[in-house]
Amino acid sequence: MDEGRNGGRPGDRRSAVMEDVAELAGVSAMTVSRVLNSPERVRPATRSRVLAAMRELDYRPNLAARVLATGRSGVLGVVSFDTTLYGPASTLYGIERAARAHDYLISIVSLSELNRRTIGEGVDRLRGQNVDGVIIVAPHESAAEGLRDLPPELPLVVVGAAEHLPFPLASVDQRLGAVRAVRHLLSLGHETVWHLSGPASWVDANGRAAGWRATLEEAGRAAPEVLVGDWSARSGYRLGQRLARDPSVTAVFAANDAMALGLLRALREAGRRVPEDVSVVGFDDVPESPYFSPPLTTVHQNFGEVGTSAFALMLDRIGDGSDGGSGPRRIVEPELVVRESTGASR
Amino acid sequence: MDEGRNGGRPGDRRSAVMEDVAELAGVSAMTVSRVLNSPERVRPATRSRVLAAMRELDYRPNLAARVLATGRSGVLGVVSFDTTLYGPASTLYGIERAARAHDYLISIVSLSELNRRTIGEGVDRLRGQNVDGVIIVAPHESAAEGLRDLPPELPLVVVGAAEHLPFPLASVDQRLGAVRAVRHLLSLGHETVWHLSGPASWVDANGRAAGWRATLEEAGRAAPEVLVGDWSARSGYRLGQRLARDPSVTAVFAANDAMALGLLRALREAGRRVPEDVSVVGFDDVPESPYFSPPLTTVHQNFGEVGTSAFALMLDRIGDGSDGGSGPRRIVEPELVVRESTGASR
DNA sequence: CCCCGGAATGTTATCGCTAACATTATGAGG
DNA sequence: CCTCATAATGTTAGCGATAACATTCCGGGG
Repeated sequence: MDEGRNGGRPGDRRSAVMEDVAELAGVSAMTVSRVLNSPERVRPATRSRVLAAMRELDYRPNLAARVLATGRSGVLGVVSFDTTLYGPASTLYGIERAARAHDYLISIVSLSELNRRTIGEGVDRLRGQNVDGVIIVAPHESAAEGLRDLPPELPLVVVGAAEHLPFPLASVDQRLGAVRAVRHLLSLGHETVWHLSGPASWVDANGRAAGWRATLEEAGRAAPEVLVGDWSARSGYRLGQRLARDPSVTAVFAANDAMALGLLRALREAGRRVPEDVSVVGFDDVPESPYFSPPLTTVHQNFGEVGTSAFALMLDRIGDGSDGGSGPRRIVEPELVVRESTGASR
Repeated sequence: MDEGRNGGRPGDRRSAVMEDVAELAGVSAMTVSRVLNSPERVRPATRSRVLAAMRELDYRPNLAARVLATGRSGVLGVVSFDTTLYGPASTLYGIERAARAHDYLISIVSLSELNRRTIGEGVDRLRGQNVDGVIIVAPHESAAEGLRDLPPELPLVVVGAAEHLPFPLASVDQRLGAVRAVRHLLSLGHETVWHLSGPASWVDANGRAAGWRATLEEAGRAAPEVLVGDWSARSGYRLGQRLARDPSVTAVFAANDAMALGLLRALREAGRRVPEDVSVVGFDDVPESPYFSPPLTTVHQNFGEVGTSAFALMLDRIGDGSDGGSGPRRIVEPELVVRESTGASR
């Protein structure tokens, strides 16, 4: 049955175009086009002749031509910060899956630096490729500037950033995650909780820090000085060495799992046991966190769902042609996952 | 100076096209086209008038039209397996950066399952978008089948798979990495080395297992039964529990860092110290591995370089229009990174 | 048996760009 | 100052699809 991917007469180099199919089926090109775009408008008998011809010639519509004629490409652009990181990579994956289910393709631009210029350039490159819309995975505070001067007619969805700007937004409620983490630690009897934060330039870092601070204040506890890291295990380790020297530290909320890992390492080296001497909570719930030593209590973020939500927002935005109004939001709730790195205060 | 992204008269909805630029600059559309494609063929004075007009109108060429006219899109397709994993994500990142440097864009399809059908579909979707070539990041053995019946005229580059097929190939020498890992363990005085492998359906898993086995044989040691995991820390933990019960086990080579992490956890729980009782080597050198407990000796893979190489191969392939011959190869050497999880045998 | 209205199909123009060929400008040499 | 090769620019004709309008087909009512 399968004639291989190059059906038709053996000699034909150029791949088949609509006209070829039309000729073989004995109809006009327009009818072929209709079979593709509104099949119900062509008589079943004709339709099947056309379909057969398509199969025979292994016809595939030329997208460039369709784009030129219709103005829409079926491609969505994604501008993302460092797709090597667990969060962005997972979000991207979620977007890709959702997109595929709706027959969209994803073109990506990964940025290793986020600012007004790089975001603008990334979007420009994608616009040049006629993407139908752009999803920006831009967890930096500075991303907001880059978003302001983007052309307003371009459908845009933002993931995890620029909460105060009027764009459709999908993200995880960072603040809530932090609140849950800190409440958990307080409920175990800890007097206060230290915080190992991410860089202040990151939206997520600030959300988590804000949740941490608010929860402590609400409970009437003093908030210790924040230690600022850069998300890496290395920075968690460095800062952890400082914490390990201070015997008053009994509970630490690290802004992500990698820093928590570094922290665990530093505590261990200093002879401080977890959770007996110090309790540690992370954030992200990377797949490895149950196997840290000890298994890490952390806040689970469903990145896949964020990706799906972002795509759904984009679909709305493209579909109804509205400008997205004042920015619909889809906020995903994070969950605390309790493992063995947290325990009662001495 | 900056008039914002919507220069020109305020009322003009539709974005500027070549004709508009031509008119403003007082030349023909063709000259504008030439300024874009072969600037040296237009007189400097004219050129700068045209460039000024472009800037003034915020002109950006319509790619679809260019594709339709030239047949090349400046977009490269990447079909990749689960881009959430560290390896594929890093490779993708490397490809993207190399591509951007050469003004190519990347369209991706991530597969959660690799077989003849899914690969074929992924490639078809990309072909439908007129990609100039496809890079397949397909670390499965089964990927080979999927590659066989791809259209021969489509420029194709394979990353880390199908070594026996005649496609341009970029990858890391898995076997060599394993050899270095095992030699290191043997040199520490261990009688033999156990192996925690990845699934047999993965090319990398087999390469590493083969290197492990060959090195043992070369040294005249008996190769213990292989324990097969699935790359996850979870599986490393499960299998590690079995190894931990066997007191004859003093050295283990895990096929990746995640499994090594699970293994470390299992050993610790069983009261076996690392490296005093058991030495462990991983593979990948994920950024967190220096902060495992203890810091992991592992094999570093330069995924970024693999991505760059893959792109370079693609450029050759597209550039000279050849069929890639019998498949040029770019093999990256992995490096052993010695940390604290390995020590002398008792 | 003719006419008519809607369904099915065909024609034409166009999307924005570039290849290929046609034309005009330029300036060195006679 | 004219000639002519060469550089600089312009014109025409698609690339492959779809939108919009034009035509043909068909069966039922008069």
